[in-house]
Amino acid sequence: MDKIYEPQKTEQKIYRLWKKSGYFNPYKLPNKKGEPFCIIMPPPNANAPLHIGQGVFVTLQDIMIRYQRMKGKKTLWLPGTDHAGFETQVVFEKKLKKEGKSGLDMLRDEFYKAVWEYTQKNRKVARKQLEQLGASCDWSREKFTLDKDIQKVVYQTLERLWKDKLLYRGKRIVNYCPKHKTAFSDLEVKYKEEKGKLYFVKYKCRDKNKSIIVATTRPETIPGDVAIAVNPKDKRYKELVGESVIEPITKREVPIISDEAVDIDFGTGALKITPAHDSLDFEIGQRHNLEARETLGFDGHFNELAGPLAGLNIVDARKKSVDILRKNKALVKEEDYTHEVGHCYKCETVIEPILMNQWFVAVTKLLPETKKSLRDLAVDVVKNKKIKIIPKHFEKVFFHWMKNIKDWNISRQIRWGIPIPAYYCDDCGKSFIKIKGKVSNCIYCKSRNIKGDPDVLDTWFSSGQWPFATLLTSKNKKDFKTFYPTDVMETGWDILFFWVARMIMLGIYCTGKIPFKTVYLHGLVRDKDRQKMSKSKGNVIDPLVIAKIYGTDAVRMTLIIGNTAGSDFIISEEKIKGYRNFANKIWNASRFVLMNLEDFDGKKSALTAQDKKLFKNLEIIKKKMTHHLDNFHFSLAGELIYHYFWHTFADKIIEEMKNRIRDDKDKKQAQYVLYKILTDCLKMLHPFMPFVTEEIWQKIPQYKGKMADLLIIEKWL
RNA sequence: GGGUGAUUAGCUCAGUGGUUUAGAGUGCUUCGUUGACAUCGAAGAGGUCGCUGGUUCAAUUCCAGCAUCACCCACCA
Repeated sequence: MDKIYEPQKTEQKIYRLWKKSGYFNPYKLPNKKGEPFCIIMPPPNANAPLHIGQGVFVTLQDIMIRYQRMKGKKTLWLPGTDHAGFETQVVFEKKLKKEGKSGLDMLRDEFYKAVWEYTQKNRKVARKQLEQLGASCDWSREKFTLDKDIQKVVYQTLERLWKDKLLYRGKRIVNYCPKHKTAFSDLEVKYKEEKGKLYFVKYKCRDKNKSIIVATTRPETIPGDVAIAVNPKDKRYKELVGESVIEPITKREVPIISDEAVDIDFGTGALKITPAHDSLDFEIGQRHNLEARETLGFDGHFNELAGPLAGLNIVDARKKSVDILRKNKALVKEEDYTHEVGHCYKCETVIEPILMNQWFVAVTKLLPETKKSLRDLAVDVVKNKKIKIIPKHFEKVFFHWMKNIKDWNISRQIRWGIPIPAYYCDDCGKSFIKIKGKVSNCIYCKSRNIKGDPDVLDTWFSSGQWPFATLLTSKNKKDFKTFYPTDVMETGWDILFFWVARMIMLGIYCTGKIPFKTVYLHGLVRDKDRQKMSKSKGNVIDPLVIAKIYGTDAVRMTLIIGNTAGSDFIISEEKIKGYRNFANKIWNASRFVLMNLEDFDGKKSALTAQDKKLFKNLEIIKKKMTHHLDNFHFSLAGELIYHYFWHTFADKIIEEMKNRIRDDKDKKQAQYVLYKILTDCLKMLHPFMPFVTEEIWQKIPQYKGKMADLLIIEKWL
């Protein structure tokens, strides 16, 4: 054995050894009667290499899988990658731009094909990275969210939602990014504080003596006004309700109405109603049967309905509208005003609430048979503990979000993703979902004047079905029955709503069962300035680069110790060095033991009272380790074994045994003690540091079939 | 506006269902090159566990309030 542990020499070799053994496949494990244990890997996006933060999920899940495998369970860790619709399209467009090209110059099919190839390349990279990190997942079951069979499952769900009337196409106010020219769900909007102005605008009544003053931050939407609303309890305006006023930019007459939703205390207590450009206004408009004047086009420019603002973009239109109001003496005053404005989470462009035809999942609508909504289904299972969220306080966050949830917009005006198998009819204006067979007539009016829907699905709609879609489409027909519901869903807290909540809703809806029993939310790795790692910020650390220098085992320990569920943490190169030293310590302590085991027969010999004490203590450590791992305390478990191995086994026990091993009388005893404690330590360390432990395991003399050929399947303690 | 979390050694963080000297890594100080390891060993310095109250025989830990920071959610135009 070398004097210093060199991970570069062993890691690839060891991974190949594992792969060759077939033990990543649950049905190839020696224990045929083991209980199933399954984790579906959160599929990394197939648009970029993994970063160090993703090393956290790989390590945590691998620890759980390796631990359960050693406990004799039939363990399946199912890997996959996500096509990541919008995200990937953005990344790919950026790449094209660098090459001086643009996706707009490409035909739809051509573009799709190019992105397809791009993602396939990235999938290979991700796979290699996962292997390098030691992920003991079953590659024979690897999946991609765009696999034909997965898409089929997604379409079945869509059809089912359609039949249950939980899916509808409707013209609603949606979050629209004028730059990316697509709508988003509520989650993709990021609110940021922005300084603006609150404009007080006077609307004159027919009868020139009377007027009403309205406060608005968006004077450019005045041509879209169809009413002025006041609260029915507001005494100031009692007389005015029912009157009409002249809107001061395009000079149309609009009524003054009353509606409960208006806040008496804000501004002047009078609200201009622009149903096509604000969600509250849209609601009020619906209640009062008002027209929605769509003055803003999807290109982010105003149209002819906006009168003098026609042709302008939002910023220019705002300036011009203020000018016009000033000229007309309709602008009473301006106030500085800070408020939260929605931005596109990708490009920071201000999100426009705009009226569009989109596909929605009615998450709060009750199903006729159960009288429960998708939301109810999800809330119930968390409430009655069928699904446990770790850390617990995220359950509160979950409930809070679920309470405020609204219909989920699942259509995107992008090109990369799963197409929505829908048609809309030009004659009757209705839409319908149809996944099988040719469609040549409208199902409502029989018109032949129908078009396919050009939109694609929100990527979370397909990944929301991942746990059952992957198992249902597995090559092995038994998989779904055996492994569903899965055991643990391990992911970052940042996608609790995006992903976990949707998996719970869709999982129960589609299969009648929960998709997983435990949700473990890990903390996110941040850089020294506590920023989230992202490619655009340029602060990503490549786990492979760092693993090449210090070894994968060291990187894994760094990512686990000090990382508790739900709270973020910072890593440093110093920390990695510390665990590299630990790997070397394991190596050298083992080297010492092995050097002194040459004439050892593996047999237990009579123990001294002191030895018994050592073993008693070891038993306590083992119990604690098992307890920590069973309770998802990975950091504590890692720290415990680290400390025991280094400061008890290496520093104390080995030092004591050095004397006894030189004394022929005591030699056998000492050998036994060292051998036994070392092998138990290797087992306990293996889920955390699989490479160095397996490498050493391969060098330990085998005593009559008592031990497994590979540590990966050695019995846990 | 609503909510959640954090505040513990110079730094990065654990931990405590309430009870002797509160932990780790890293950093720092002193000593040590006897064949497992200098990616090492031995010894050591370093914390009124954010503030103020309450419950208690006993609180860093439970409760309330406050302060600061971070994050999430939200249709006050």
